[in-house]
Amino acid sequence: MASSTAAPKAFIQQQNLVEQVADYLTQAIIQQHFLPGERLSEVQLSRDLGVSRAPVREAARLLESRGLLISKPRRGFFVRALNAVELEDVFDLRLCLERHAIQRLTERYTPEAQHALEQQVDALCEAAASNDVSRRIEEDLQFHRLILHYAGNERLLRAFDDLTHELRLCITLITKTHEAPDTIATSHFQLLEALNSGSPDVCRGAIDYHIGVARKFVVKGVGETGDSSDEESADEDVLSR
Amino acid sequence: MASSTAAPKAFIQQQNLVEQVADYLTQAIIQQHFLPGERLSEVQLSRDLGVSRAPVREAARLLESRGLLISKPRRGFFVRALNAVELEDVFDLRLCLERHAIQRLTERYTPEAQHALEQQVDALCEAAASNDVSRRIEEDLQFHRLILHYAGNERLLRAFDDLTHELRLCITLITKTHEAPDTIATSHFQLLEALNSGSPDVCRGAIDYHIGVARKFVVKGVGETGDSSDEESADEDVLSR
DNA sequence: TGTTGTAAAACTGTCGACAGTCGACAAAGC
DNA sequence: GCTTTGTCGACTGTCGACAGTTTTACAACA
Repeated sequence: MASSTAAPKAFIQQQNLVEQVADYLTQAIIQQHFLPGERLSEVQLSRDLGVSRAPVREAARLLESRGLLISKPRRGFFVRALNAVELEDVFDLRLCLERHAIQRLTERYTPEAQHALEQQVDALCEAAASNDVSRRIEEDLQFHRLILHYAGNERLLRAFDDLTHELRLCITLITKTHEAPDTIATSHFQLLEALNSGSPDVCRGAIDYHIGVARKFVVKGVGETGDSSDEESADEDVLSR
Repeated sequence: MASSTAAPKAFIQQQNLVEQVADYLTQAIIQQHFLPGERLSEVQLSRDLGVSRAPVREAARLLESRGLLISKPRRGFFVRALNAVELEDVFDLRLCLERHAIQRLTERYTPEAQHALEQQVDALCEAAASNDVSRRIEEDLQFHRLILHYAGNERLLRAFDDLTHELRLCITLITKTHEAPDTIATSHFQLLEALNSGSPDVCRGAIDYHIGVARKFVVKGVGETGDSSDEESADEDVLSR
């Protein structure tokens, strides 16, 4: 869907408007058609999408719960702008979840799981070889999602999915920086090997390293692009600095 | 709600129907005025509460994102019914989050945090001595929330808060079972001692034990009351079963 | 008596409209 | 010139209504 910012008119025709609007907004935010901190006008959106304001509002609330939007009473919805601290927090939580997941996975590592993960690494390598950055990101996330999935805790997976939305938000901020395909490959093969070893300690070390690299990569990227929260200060950041 | 984050709360918060409806629904669900699996009629609710359907729908979506309600297209919203497996998952995720939090807390344990936690244990003991079960639960949750809070990761805290909603859902299911006040006290003092020791390993052991006890307690309770998920349908979970 | 088809009822998804509120801008006061 | 106050426009919060769908009630039939 190469909808430019121009006129997405008649974009939406089927039912389930809320979800479609949510998808549209998600894509638009990730692809930076809406910039961080920008305000979304309900009226404008509903006009552009050809729907009424009700589904737009409900979709916006959905995205708010996913951390993509922030609502200010009587002011409307704003695209969330992650600052450096929040970014660190996201990666810290990701580490928390994935550590736990891979720990559980060692206890129930089936051939099926192994096969699925290996296949996913293949898909990831293929995507990395191509130039489709967003596809690479998705395959990468999907690999990690599989780890969470086979960890056998639905709620844990949901927490990861919730986090993933924010992860996309900051990952795509720095799509310019590009990892080498072979780096990506080896990086994930190491995780597979760790799982095959069956050792929880090895797995933990591997995931710590893996996420640590990703974190540095993204944090550095954001530092370069310099989001620098334009918003005035005094948000609800507790006792920071 | 305890202050904790010390937000400069607005003086007048009369408006915002959505939040009020959400609070009402949350309380009603927790107090089992609506039973698990029961369907909520938007029209009926809006009539009862004297508001239109729009804020009711938005509030319901909010609760859906919190895991208290489940929406089925063209069918409406239903009160979530946790089965035994989901309950185990909730406690497993809780363990995951609190382990990580207490680990972080050992690295930044300030006198302020210590003081706050000690005060909260006092409040908890006081609540336990009284007969107000729901207050005891809230003080207990608040103690754990403080651990997450002082762990210094806002996103981690949010994940915990999200989980807490579901936690309340199942905890209040078994309010009949009643822990002895002294048990509660010692159980939490142990956590304080572990934190004072400064040893991550000791803390981890303490939190593992603590949550393990709570888990057994609740799971046993649910087993007794026997929620017995009536629903049994194929969801769209990825390639699981 | 049990089953099936049909029609009414109830409900959700969506829409357009109205009223109160917020921010911007201009005019008035120091 | 800078601050304060009043007005205007735009927007959100909320409402009642309509259309399509699902559920339920009921009657006809085997």
